[in-house]
Amino acid sequence: MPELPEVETMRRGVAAVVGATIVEVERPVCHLKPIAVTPRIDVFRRRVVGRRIEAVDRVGKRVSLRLETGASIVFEPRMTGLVLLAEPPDTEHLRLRLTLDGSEAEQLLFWDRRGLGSVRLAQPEQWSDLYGPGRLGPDALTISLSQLKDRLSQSRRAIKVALLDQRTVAGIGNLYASEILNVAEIHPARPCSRLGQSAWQRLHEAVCLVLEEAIHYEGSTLSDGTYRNALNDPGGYQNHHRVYDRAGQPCRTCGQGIVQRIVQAQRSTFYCPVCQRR
DNA sequence: CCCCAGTCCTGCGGGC
DNA sequence: TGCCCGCAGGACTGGG
Repeated sequence: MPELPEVETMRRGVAAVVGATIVEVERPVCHLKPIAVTPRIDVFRRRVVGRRIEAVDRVGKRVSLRLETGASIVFEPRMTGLVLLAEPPDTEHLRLRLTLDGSEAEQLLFWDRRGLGSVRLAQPEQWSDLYGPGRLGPDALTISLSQLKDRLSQSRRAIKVALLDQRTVAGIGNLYASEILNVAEIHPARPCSRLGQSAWQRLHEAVCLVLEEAIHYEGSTLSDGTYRNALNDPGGYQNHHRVYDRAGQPCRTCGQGIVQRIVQAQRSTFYCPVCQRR
């Protein structure tokens, strides 16, 4: 579930470790199937122990720690992963611990209930293949209207499905795609090629507005309670969702329509039939 | 190019 | 009450 707003909130919380040195890397005892760590943990450890953290960045839906060597530790939370400085929600799903020296935080943890997430030490020469333009489009927070339109307007895919493609624009996932299209008043099944100029403008504005609003509220913690910021506090944006997970309830944009749930590309889409016309 | 189904994985909630 | 099944969906892959 962590999408751009949640990962950006994690990044901000974890930024306190800039300047710290990694003194130990360990996989805590965990009886679940281990998550993917690349390269092998002993190689990983040898390459990062003793190194200083120069920067904490967000790369789409990933958090990256740039080391003094130029390599980066990239945390990919996928559905249920968390990057934490505080105590984790529980210890049985704790997947990786970096012990630190020289920062207020003594450790940085990767916790993941479902274990679909991963941790990778990426070398500079691998960066482009892993996170370059072939894999990730412009970041959703800073993409321009013309970039957004140029990348999508020829496509006959449904706009909701296209927004989920990280090669088109990076950072939008299933939850925020529904929210963005509701604010933009665009039907999620509308083919990209059938959007007019004003729709592109509304879409671009809605991308920025919804994501910034969600960052302001520190992301969405859904009913399963999984998502937490770096200090293990829940987000607040779930209380402001206009349509997501609100099927049968009134649309918060127009107050008239009843939110509908449909399935697109095997994923739930929520929309308002009154303000999002086909 | 695009689409779809399957894969990974765990926990939760609905139905019987 | 307890068990099974379906579902949640991010990234990726293989087949059409």
